[in-house]
Amino acid sequence: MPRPGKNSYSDQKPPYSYISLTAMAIQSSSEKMLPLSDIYKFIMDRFPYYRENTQRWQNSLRHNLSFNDCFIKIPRRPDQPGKGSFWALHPDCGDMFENGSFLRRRKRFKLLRVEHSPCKSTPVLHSYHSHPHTQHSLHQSHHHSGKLGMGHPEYLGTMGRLSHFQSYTLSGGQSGSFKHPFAIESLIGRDYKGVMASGLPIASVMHHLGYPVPAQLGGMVNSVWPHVGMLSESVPVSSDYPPFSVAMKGLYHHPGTQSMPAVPVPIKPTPTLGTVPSLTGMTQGVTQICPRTASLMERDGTPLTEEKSASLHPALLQS
DNA sequence: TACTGTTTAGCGTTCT
DNA sequence: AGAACGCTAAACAGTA
Repeated sequence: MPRPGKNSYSDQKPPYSYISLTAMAIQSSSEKMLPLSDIYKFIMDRFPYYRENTQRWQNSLRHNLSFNDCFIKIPRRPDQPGKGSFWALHPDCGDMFENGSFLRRRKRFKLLRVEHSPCKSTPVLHSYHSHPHTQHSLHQSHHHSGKLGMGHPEYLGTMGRLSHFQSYTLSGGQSGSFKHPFAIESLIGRDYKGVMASGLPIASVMHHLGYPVPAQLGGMVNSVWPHVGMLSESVPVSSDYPPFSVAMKGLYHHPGTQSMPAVPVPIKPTPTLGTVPSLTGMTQGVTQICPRTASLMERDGTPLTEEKSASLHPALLQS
């Protein structure tokens, strides 16, 4: 192992999984979503290692995007020409790297799904006309099992039978009464007034998708998430890895509630990273879209009406 | 045609 | 030991 130092990692494989890297890229964007090509670009810009063998790692990355439920696909609007969709992080995947390792997740983020059909489709961020409060996760229990898309009749059918506004649940023994720390009711319950589940700058996404953004929402987002956009700033931390300044963890972290090392600790022995404090909580507090609001966003670009806006959770709109 | 997205498969590593 | 996770390869379909 080369001695950690200036540029010593420049062409070494970064100690981050593709999921981490993708999450970084998405997080780095002001809109919290990126097309595939921009994810590639982000990774190649910051990690010279990935400027080679592009076919190999890009294939892997695409596989990860499709396979992992923590990534959701956001279709382009008709007036947004371009290839492919936007990719964002799932509303409830902010806790994947709880142990601080960005090489291996503490637990895999999985949606709960009914397993019947081998077909799979990535959850797409648009309404499928289910009850707006019933967007839900269905269990999926096997690594390579089939999945049902949100648009699948069985998926919807199951959703329809679910109780009113249950939070997303994580599989792996945490379903049931488990409340994800970034679930909206958890946040509201802890007096995170105005903070969305995991904090996606929803006004930003809504704006991006071409929906009118309620002034209260925009203002709330700006005031609650002053760090939004920080990622694009270049804060010199290490010459080995570029910084990703997301201060989200700090917003949620309370002493004694979670243990998160100040510096990410790769499970696999890797050279000392030096100090990469800005990585702390990068994927922990990944900013997400509120499922409730996601369901309001129609695939066909139907404007978000005032009624729809008003039906957003009151906690999100109160000034 | 190149890119994007999905799926399957196999293997290695790490965790429980 | 088995499960879970991560990486890679590859085939294939859809699309700009």
